[in-house]
Amino acid sequence: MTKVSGEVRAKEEATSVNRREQILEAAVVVFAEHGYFKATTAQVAEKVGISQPYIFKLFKNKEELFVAALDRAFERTIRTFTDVEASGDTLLEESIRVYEQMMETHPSEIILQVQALGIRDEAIRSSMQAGMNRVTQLMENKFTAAGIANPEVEVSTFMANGMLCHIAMALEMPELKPKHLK
Amino acid sequence: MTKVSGEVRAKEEATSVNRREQILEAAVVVFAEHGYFKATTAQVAEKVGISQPYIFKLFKNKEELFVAALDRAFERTIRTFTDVEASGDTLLEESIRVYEQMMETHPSEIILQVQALGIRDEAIRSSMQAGMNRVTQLMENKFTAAGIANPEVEVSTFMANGMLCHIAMALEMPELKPKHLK
DNA sequence: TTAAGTAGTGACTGATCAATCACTGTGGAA
DNA sequence: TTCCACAGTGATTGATCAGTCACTACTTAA
Repeated sequence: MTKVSGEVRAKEEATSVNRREQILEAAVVVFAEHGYFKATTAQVAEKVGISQPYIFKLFKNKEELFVAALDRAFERTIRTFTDVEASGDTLLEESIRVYEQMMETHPSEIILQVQALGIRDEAIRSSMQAGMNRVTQLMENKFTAAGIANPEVEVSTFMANGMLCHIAMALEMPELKPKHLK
Repeated sequence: MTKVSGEVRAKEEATSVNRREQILEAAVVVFAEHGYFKATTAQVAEKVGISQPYIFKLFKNKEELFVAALDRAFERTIRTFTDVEASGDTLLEESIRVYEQMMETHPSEIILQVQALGIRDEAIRSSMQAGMNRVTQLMENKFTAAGIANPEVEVSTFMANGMLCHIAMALEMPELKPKHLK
């Protein structure tokens, strides 16, 4: 009856911590695909292979589930940029490289961030603000440490192009992607 | 009973064309404030001072209403930039100026565009794609006509900063606004 | 005066879903 | 052997809303 269409991966010990992780992984994908309001907790549950009510044993409500998924996306973003080791004259291009890599390996998490831009919900907006702040701060620290001139301006431009890139992806408009100078 | 809180303006002749306009004006604000899915057609109706069912006499459904509101936002954007007359060395700053002006005078239309970025709905996405394309094309034409070097790159940067600015507004993060070089 | 178009409404419904509740099954520890 | 914590589910519901329907009231033109 139920399609069991896109269920996920192999057996791990069924602790609630694992379940939480599995649910989050599924939630990122489902939310990215359908959007926060159209996505249902039943779709997430089906993807994990559990019942819909069980989600509410591990997350207070749908909003909290989304926020957790969004935080996850930002955590990866932060980790990705943190891991870049490069000197002043390669830091920017290296950062762009790992970012583009992340777009390919984890597109749903990018989409999720774009979704969150438009959602008028206090908890979600707070999480989004925190995420954007963390990324900006991190890059400013890295740019500064690498001795790049005008780090504020450079980071701002980096963020602007990054967001345009996100948008190009969400809208499926590759022609919108930033035209890297040179 | 009903609050009649934010009803709108004075009597015009009650033709359906006027009503359409009034509904769109209200819709832009209501959608911007609550988001596409949380906003209700009843809220839009209340703001106009008509009954909820009447909206469906003038718009096929909620989606069509949103698309019409979004198109309206893009029309103003296009008009705003079209009206800029400036030479090669002032075109960019002048464009930024009118854009910032529009952010102050019509914030809801900016917010609406940000909302639309994340909505997974074919009609809305198409409208969004068309809008972004029109703006990009227009600016490329203007930059080229003004004899600006590397118009593609310049427009891309302009769009990137513009979108970051939109985002800063939607997230209420003024500190995120582009740091204009110089 | 009537007929027809236009502007508009009150009352309702069908569908959807987040969230709750009351429950089952199971593996260990005491 | 019992008891209890943990993992999990089926059934249901309460609220919300887009959209429909059957209707009223006004105006104009023949």
